[in-house]
Amino acid sequence: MADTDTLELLLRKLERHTPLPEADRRAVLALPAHGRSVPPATYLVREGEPPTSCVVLLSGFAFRHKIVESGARQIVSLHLPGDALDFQSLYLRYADHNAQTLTRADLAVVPIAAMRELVTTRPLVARAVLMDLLIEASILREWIVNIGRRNARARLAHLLCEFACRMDIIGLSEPDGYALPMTQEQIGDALGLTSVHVNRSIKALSQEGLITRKGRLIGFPHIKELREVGDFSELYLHLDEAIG
Amino acid sequence: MADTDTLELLLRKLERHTPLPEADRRAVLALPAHGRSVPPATYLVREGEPPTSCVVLLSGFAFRHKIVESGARQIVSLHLPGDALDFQSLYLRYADHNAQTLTRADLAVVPIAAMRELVTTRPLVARAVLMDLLIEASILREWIVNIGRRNARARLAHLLCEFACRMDIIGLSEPDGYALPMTQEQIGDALGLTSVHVNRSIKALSQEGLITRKGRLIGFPHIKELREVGDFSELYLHLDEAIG
DNA sequence: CGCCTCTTTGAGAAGCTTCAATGTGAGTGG
DNA sequence: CCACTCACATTGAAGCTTCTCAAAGAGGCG
Repeated sequence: MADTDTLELLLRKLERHTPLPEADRRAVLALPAHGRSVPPATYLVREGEPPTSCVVLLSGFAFRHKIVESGARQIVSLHLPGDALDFQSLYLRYADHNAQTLTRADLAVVPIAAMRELVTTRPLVARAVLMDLLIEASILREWIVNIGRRNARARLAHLLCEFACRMDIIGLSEPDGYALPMTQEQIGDALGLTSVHVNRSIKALSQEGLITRKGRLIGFPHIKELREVGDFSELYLHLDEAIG
Repeated sequence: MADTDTLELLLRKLERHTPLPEADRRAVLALPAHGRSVPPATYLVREGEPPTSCVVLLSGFAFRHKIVESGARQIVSLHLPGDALDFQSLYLRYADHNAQTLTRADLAVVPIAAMRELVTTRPLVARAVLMDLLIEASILREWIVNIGRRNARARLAHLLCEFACRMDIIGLSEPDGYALPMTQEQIGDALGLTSVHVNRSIKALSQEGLITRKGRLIGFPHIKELREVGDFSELYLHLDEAIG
């Protein structure tokens, strides 16, 4: 994996909402990143530790999570290729959560100092980072709503719809669905449910004909109905919001 | 309420983690804000509408929430005096949630354009805003964990501890506790519970001697035990993190 | 004093969890 | 190439937390 073109993906993400001037684009691409390939379940951030670098997911999937006193785990966010995992740690002294890969992944690792410098000297890049954070916060809010006020069936449908949308944005969705890179236990940890109940909820959706399954490949024959079941509206993803 | 000194509180918040140079401080205080006093339950932001201004809470309490299809409400965050409610809307075209006052409140209303200008031209202010957003995101993550993986008793204890900490930071906590500015229904909406079950959980904590109550005044005779019950650690609030 | 909102309590039902066991498929070494 | 293994998925039964519905008590404000 070449070190330079790895950052193309980061640039694409930052420019999702407004293009950057040429000088800023060059500055982003000139970040001193190095590539790294890691296996599934690799820790990228550990709760309580000082952050050392900004990680950008080039391929593969990742998630953030926290462990409660009882030992239970709650997944608090999912990350797709192109996501920058650690704007979080740009200005905070200690990580407040863990981050781990879900699958094998290729990473671009940028030293924090370089990222700070970039953000400090280039207001438009700072703005793009800020927008990214605002959208991430919006997704966190929707997850609170999902877990707090929807039943298992709706939660699951909502998660599937969100993932479909996000895969679509980055061009990773197949015409008929996608491969969800999570075990049922991980899905449960993301939804505040047990894996057993996730299994039953999947079965229910499947029997209703709302989803189809071949291994981890999930199809959506009636996406409209599924969105209704999940009370899903993609407004919170702020997909097409170029700013004035 | 004088228009100029209203912004002192915002400045104090921005400077919580690192002091700003004199020029930046003056720029913040020179924001074209106007004061406004509103009654409880006043809407400050409505989901789906374009944001019009940045609101800073000078006194009183507020919350953000979303309504699901069934009509249930989920509160996704609480806000105390000094909180800026609308960095969220700085760069997003549509609000993805509602914001409403909990109590009577005094607000400083800053036009979005002025706030954008400030953030664009002053990197250190931008950094302070970014830090504020990072901490808010951290709180959102902890709420997901709280709702997803703790039982009613622990959730309630956690909320009470968080509120205690945050009141403390801004100097609003009495030696023996505080007045929680929420009805039991609102507490339920914040915790993903029903008001009935909140009532029973409060009663339980009270009978165990972990909290005392006089109306809405809540006391904490055994704060250490309460923190254990709520699995509470204030790390996620990033209280004392000056940055290098 | 009376009204209105908020709190409190009870009883039954529902949803989700827990525990435990069995089924399944992909990868591995003999 | 097959048996073995290991992680993951699936199923059943029982129990517990939380919800729902409903009604009665309490407190503050005009």
